[in-house]
Amino acid sequence: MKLATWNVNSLTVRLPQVLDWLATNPVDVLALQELKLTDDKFPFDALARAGYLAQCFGQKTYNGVALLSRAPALDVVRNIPGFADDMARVISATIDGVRVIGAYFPNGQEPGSEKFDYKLNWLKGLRDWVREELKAHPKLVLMGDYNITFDDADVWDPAGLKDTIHCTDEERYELRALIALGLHDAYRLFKQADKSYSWWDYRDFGFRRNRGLRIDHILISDALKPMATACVIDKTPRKNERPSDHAPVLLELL
DNA sequence: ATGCCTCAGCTCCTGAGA
Repeated sequence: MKLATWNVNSLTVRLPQVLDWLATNPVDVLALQELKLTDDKFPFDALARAGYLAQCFGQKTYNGVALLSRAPALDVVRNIPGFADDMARVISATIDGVRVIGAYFPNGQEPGSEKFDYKLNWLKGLRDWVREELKAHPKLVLMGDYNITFDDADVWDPAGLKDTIHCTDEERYELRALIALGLHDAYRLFKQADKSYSWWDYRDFGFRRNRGLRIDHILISDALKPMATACVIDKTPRKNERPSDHAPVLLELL
């Protein structure tokens, strides 16, 4: 079974690239973030022609997430039960016996800001919910755009970006607290090249200079850990004309 | 350097992203 996550930064703009990518990488599940479109504009037909069913949770202008799958998605849930939120950030479903959660974590903008407080509250809400989900679904994947780096290895300039957004102790504490529920950073289960990132700023030739962050993650539960055989970041789409600023992350399970 | 790109929208500037 192959799963992937990709923040596409507008599905309207990126749909051709998503279809190309799926043709080359026929994963079983693809979680998308930052659709930036409403459900009525979601390209169900084009994806169906490519062999994918889709569950979407759209929103105008910002946010919006979806789960694409070859097999039917069961027990679909939108956002975090028990956490009131007017933004479309989370969609989950059971696919091929695996509970899959696709999420677009809040950006947080700047430490100390209102948006930062919202991010920390959101993270707490997610954690309280995922704790219960894990009890009900031992085989669980939580993947998406986390907007948090684990540590310096995920940051192109750790000294210069110390304590800035995505790199603060508060955010990293919440990420470790998620891990402590019984999850694993699938990417670090395998040998990876140094300076591996999943996002590069559009500005200042960020990608060309590999000035990036690893903020897109796939966390897998204890029960799935022994089944993981590979986890990679695919930088290929970042080389496209008009790319998303994020690259897809792929997980292979036995 | 409160900028640099990119995207959406009550679109020719602004807010947000990260």
